[in-house]
Amino acid sequence: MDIVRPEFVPDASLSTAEMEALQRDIADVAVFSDDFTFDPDAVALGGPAGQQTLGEQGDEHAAGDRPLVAGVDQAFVGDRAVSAVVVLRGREVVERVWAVEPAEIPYVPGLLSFREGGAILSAFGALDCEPDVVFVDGSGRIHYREAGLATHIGVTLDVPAVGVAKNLLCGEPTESLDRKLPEGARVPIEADARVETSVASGAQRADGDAVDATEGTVIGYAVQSRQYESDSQYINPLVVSPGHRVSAETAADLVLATAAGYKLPEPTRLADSYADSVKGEL
DNA sequence: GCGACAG
DNA sequence: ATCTTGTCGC
Repeated sequence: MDIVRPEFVPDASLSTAEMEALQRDIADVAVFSDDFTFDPDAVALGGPAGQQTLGEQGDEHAAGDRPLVAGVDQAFVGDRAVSAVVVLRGREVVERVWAVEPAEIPYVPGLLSFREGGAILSAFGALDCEPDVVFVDGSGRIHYREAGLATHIGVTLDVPAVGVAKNLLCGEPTESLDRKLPEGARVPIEADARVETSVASGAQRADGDAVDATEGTVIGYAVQSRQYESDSQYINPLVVSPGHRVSAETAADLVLATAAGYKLPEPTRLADSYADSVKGEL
């Protein structure tokens, strides 16, 4: 698939200030509400893997109109990033591609896309199909400048994108996450003082300066995609946020719809293992 | 100086 | 993310 906004392609040679400025520009054009044509209810995986019969891939939907969901994840080999993309239609793998690019800068919280973005865009460049939505490992709107990895990738490719992270970068859950939440549960994550709201979506003062995040805005959800039966142990929730052209609610819906008995949604889980196997062959 | 922060 | 054995509990 093609890059739609080349001016946003991450450039690791920029200064920190320039990277942050680029992220603010990205946040200004990012869309954190539903803006897509596929049917989100048609994303749900069908029954148990391998138990589908022809003409019965999921309920009520012909194979042709089922949305394509892509997952992307990275593995590292020394200072090189391997990015792998896996595209699913229901449970069926439609396409897989990978790419390797040098990781030019170290990991810096808040600037992840400048480390991993190049490899991710190279991988998507090798992809023949056009996914309806992509799951990116990391944050989207849950970010200091509302422009996490999922937002950066989504806006640059202009594709609906969802951020799926294992840990919270910033923002405040409306209730404690240190307790056992039931499978399927979701807890809102609200913007706190660490989140700058973009001028486009936030308030502005009389002097024209952007005002800090409308604190309390729901910028994502902690999503319990899987949970143990027993009460002695529990699984931590995922942290899901809009990347681009998807609302926080729909982002959470999509992740739950593609969970298949594991903590990570299938597209992400398969991309993760694919990246690992590619890494092993290098 | 201290705290805190995806992958 | 990555380095890594065993180990506790499904």
